[in-house]
Amino acid sequence: MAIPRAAKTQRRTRIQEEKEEVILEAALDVFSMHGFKGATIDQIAEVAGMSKPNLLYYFRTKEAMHRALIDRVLDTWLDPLREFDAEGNPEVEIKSYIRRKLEMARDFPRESRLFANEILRGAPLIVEELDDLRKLVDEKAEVIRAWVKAGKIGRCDPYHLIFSIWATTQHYADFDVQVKAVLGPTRSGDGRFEDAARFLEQLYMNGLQIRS
Amino acid sequence: MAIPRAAKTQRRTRIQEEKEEVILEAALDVFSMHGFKGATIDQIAEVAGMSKPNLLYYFRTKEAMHRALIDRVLDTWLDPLREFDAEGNPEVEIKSYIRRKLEMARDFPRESRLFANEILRGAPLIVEELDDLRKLVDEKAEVIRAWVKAGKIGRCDPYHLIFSIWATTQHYADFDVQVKAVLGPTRSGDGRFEDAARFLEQLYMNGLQIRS
DNA sequence: GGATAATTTGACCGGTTGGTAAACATTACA
DNA sequence: TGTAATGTTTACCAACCGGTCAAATTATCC
Repeated sequence: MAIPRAAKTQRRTRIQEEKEEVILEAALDVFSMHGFKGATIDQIAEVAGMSKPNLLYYFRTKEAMHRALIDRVLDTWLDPLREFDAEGNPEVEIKSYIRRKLEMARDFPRESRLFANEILRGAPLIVEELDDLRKLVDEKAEVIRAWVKAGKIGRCDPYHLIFSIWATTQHYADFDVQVKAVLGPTRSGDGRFEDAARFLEQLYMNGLQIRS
Repeated sequence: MAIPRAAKTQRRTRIQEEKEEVILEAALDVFSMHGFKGATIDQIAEVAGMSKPNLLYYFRTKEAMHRALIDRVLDTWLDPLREFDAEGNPEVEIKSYIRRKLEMARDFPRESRLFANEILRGAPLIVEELDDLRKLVDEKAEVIRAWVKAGKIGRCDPYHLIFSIWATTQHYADFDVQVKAVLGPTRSGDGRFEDAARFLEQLYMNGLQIRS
């Protein structure tokens, strides 16, 4: 009897929902740590607590797993930027953007590393998504430019402003080991995110000449 | 006839010097792009223009190549921070630190990515080096703290200041594809490093309340 | 030029890895 | 409850990959 692949069926079973969830969770663990090529299906299977062929019943190839993960992650990854509101005032908007990005670095470091891995590799399979990203950033850059023109913040290049916020916040997820190694066991507890938030808010408020 | 491994001989031949150079150059290409596990000896051999056993004549294992690369890169990678001078004044020191780090991101992006790959993977084989790093950063953090106490720069956490400079500058090497994708082909020429430098200098001068 | 050491390569090996085949087990549903 | 669809596993394969071996080639030095 021909066995219909889970991926092909139109309706998704309860079991499919559950197992795909478990698999993606395990895959996130392994992919974010070892990168695409470094990760093995066996590893993912072990973390997921099921056999390798069983994984391949839900995702036909290793690449399909990776793709599914990337799609899911990218979607939520840009949410903080989407919320960046033109109507709001710069102080609140920028502060809360930094906060949200730092929270994501703290709460979803694996997602951040998965993304970083992908970009490091030259982003072979997210070219279209990068195009969406460009449009979104263009849009938000306009907002920032408007703030500059209105004299609400100092003159600055909006693109490099956004880059710098991405870099400084994601740094705490992607370079976690380095940060911990430098801060030492004493200062690298959960408090380091508070310290980072305080520093960055101050840096950007003064740096962009935003009066609080 | 027992063939002495190149790595074992005390004296290094002219050929050894040359070939090891060619190999490390190729290895940097491949490792920085695909990560340690993603890179294959065959790939490196092809880029280096020699046969796989020939590579393994100079470096006994893939890991030996990687180790040699890391050692070489790490040494020069921290030079800009070492030059950070306590005697100098904050404006000059911080500005030129940013400049140097940006230049390295521009001129040695592969080295930056190699390092990023290593950290992302949990820095399995540079634990000792991370300890040296910590000492160096501790030292420089003292310098910054002294500047703060002397009222030369605004109050701030010196560690997170250093992290933020690392993050913002290395971002242009590690996330190059993303930066290019966002800026588009028009604005992503060589000029983007000048734009970045201008933005960052302004951000840090104002952000740290350094009067120019 | 010849002996010796250094260098290079084609053929090969064992282990790993992505993926498959097919039998077996379980669930959904009439 | 029976049965067809769905889910799971064991055994396996072919390709790949890190590394070895021995033979061939080239450089070095007297």
